[in-house]
Amino acid sequence: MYLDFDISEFVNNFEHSCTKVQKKLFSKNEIITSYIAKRNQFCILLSGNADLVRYDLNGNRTIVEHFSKYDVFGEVFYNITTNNELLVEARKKSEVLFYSYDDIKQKCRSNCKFHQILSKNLPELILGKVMDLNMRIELLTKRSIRDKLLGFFNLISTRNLSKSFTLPFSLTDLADYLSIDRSAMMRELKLLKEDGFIEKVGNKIILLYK
Amino acid sequence: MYLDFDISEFVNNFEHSCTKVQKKLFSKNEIITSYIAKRNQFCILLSGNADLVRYDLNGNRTIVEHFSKYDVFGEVFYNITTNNELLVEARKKSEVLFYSYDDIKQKCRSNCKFHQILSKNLPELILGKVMDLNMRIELLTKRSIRDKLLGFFNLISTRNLSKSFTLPFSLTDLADYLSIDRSAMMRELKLLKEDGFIEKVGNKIILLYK
DNA sequence: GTTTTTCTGTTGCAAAAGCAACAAATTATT
DNA sequence: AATAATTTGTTGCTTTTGCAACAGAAAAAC
Repeated sequence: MYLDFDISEFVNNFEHSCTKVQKKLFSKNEIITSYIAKRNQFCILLSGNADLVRYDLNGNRTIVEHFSKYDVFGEVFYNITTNNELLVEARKKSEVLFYSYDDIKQKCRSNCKFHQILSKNLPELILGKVMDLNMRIELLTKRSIRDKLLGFFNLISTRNLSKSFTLPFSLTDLADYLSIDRSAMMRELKLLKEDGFIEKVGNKIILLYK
Repeated sequence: MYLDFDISEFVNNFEHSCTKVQKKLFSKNEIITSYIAKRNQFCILLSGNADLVRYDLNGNRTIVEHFSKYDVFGEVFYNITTNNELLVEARKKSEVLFYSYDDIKQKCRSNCKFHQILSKNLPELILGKVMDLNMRIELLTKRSIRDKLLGFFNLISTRNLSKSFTLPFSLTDLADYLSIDRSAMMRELKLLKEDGFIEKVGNKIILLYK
């Protein structure tokens, strides 16, 4: 299933139609927001890339989610019980639209076009997120580093309609995204090459199977 | 944040107001549904318990999600690209409401009360699901069996407002839910006892920290 | 264009997790 | 109530993963 709602068109036409909506620009490595309980912030990434990141007590960094153009994020999606801080960090220069989920629910007191349309298409938008998260869970529940890597490669390959692709982020980040040790991952990548599953030149991968 | 929509009240008052909605009863271990691309089924569990389960090629079983009363599930939430079959299995005698997501979007051609109300509250409902999934990802990204167990115990403990609780499913299922080997998990539970983190009598756990 | 920082690639060793197999306990089934 | 099936609990051994440390390559900053 794909989404009917064309978020790019929506944003271009209506981002200025409500004064409550804020647009901000972030440079690389800037913190876009940190998740705070009960604030109900709802964000759309307009350009660039960003990661939702968690640091645990052992110094491990986990990329909880990776956002590209028109992905939505914010604390509305989180039941923040955890003690760990959740940060959204810009990976490169990024533009972000900020607004409050409560305004969408109430269709904004001024009843502006922006919140009206968003409100109408909210289910589709959130449903898209659910599907992303389910995909992520599918990856994380794989039992070995090899299966996680192959699962991730399949995903990218399907999305790009090609068996050959450049990784959407660095290998260091990939390890943090799959929640595994980087050096163990590098070792497994080498084995995948030796076993003839993939070719790899730097961050470019070619799938050799099926 | 909590959800405004009281799904139990809704179901009790309106489940009969649309002929397109089907209610079915399942006995323990019966397969409630299997996820099939493009069918857009949307289900509510009215009573009992059920698991969304995936079996991989190595014979590993993964409990992708665990459903209790009033949880929603169905293939609407899935972008089914994977070759692995996804099954929803009843854990005990369970009642399930079936309908199509398309009927909710179109508010059902007969414009019945059921689909009207559901349509209105859909964002809240799906948002609840997003939060569940994010919680699940938080667990799965923990790096060790110990952290996964403690994370899970915290969750149950917070939900039940008590440091002492009975596990919501068997230890065998818990391992499949955390995506870890059962015997390795049992070993870690023993160590958690020895290290004074928990007390454990059968499937009852008491948290001893904080 | 040089320096600094980050990222990639590699390895030996240690620790954690998985596998297999089995007995005892518990729960279902007849 | 007896039997069958499943779950719990345990352990020795193997494999996988993580950790630490470092050199070279690449990218970013100055």
